Amino acid sequence: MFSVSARTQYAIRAMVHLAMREGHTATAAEISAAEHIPAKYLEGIMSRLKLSALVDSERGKNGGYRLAGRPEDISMLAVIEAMDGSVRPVSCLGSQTNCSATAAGPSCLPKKFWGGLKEAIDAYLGSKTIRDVVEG
Amino acid sequence: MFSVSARTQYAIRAMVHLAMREGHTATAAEISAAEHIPAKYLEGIMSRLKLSALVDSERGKNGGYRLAGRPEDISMLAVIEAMDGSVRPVSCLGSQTNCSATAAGPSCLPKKFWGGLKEAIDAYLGSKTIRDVVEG
DNA sequence: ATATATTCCTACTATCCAGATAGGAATTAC
DNA sequence: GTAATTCCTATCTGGATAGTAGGAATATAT
Ligand code: FES
Ligand code: FES
Repeated sequence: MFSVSARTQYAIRAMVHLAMREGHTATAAEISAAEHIPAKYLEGIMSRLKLSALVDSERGKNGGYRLAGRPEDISMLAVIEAMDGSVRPVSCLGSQTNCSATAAGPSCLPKKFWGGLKEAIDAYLGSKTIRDVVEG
Repeated sequence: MFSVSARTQYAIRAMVHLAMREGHTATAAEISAAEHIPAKYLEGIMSRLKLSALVDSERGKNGGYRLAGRPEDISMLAVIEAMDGSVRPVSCLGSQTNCSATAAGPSCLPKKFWGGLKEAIDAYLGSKTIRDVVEG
């Protein structure tokens, strides 16, 4: 239950790898080899991280990736959201529609419960940074 | 991200329905109609709830289901675990093996981070009961 | 006894999506 | 101009989730 996608785990390992480079670029191929992540799959991951402005990239020879900020300024929530979107236990949270099979309308009982879960998860993930993970 | 299975949502609605019956039995067919849950699918759900001792059942004519305890004594964590097992963001938690693609061995950096997430989720889900959901 | 209502059990199907792969286009350093 | 690299688009595949089908076991009412 609540298992995390391989993509997210890969992304975190990649970010940790970049953090330990302290500003120096690392190529996708290098990260792939060091962290045992399928090379072509990792390319897509790095692309998403770039899109969310969590990493900077340089193309061409001697190119590569580096963190877009200090490790202590990049929250784990940001990394995870870059992969799989925001935390949303049920689809009705953050949108006007109700969960498909629920006829309950605006007074659906479990809705607050799920909202509380989202807040608890966001609070934890938002409080942790890449640096916290690197330091163990 | 972290979306909950339809099965779990169904199970919670079924438990809430039973809670509002205050000890009187309700048949699966009744719950199915009231909560808009596919009848045959709900049977399997009730079976799991029974297996985890969250509901009692009576077979035959005039049979049905009732809560196995007071609503305030049944945690949401128990209901959710009955459906989809325990909260385990990464597969290495609670078992000796490492996550498939991770070569890191015992010193895997993200492991503590995921453990903390599990604790945060368990703490929230464990603190809420069926009664809390019924009362909104 | 028999009919009826119910839980309980096993198996099957369909659909969706995460994970992964393939091939190449654009860009930059030397 | 060549090699190294990011970037883009398309496609395949296995396994999980959601749902269906059919009936066996069990209890009640009449
Ligand atoms: S409508 Fe989303 S939980 Fe009820
Ligand atoms: S081995 Fe499970 S998170 Fe690293």
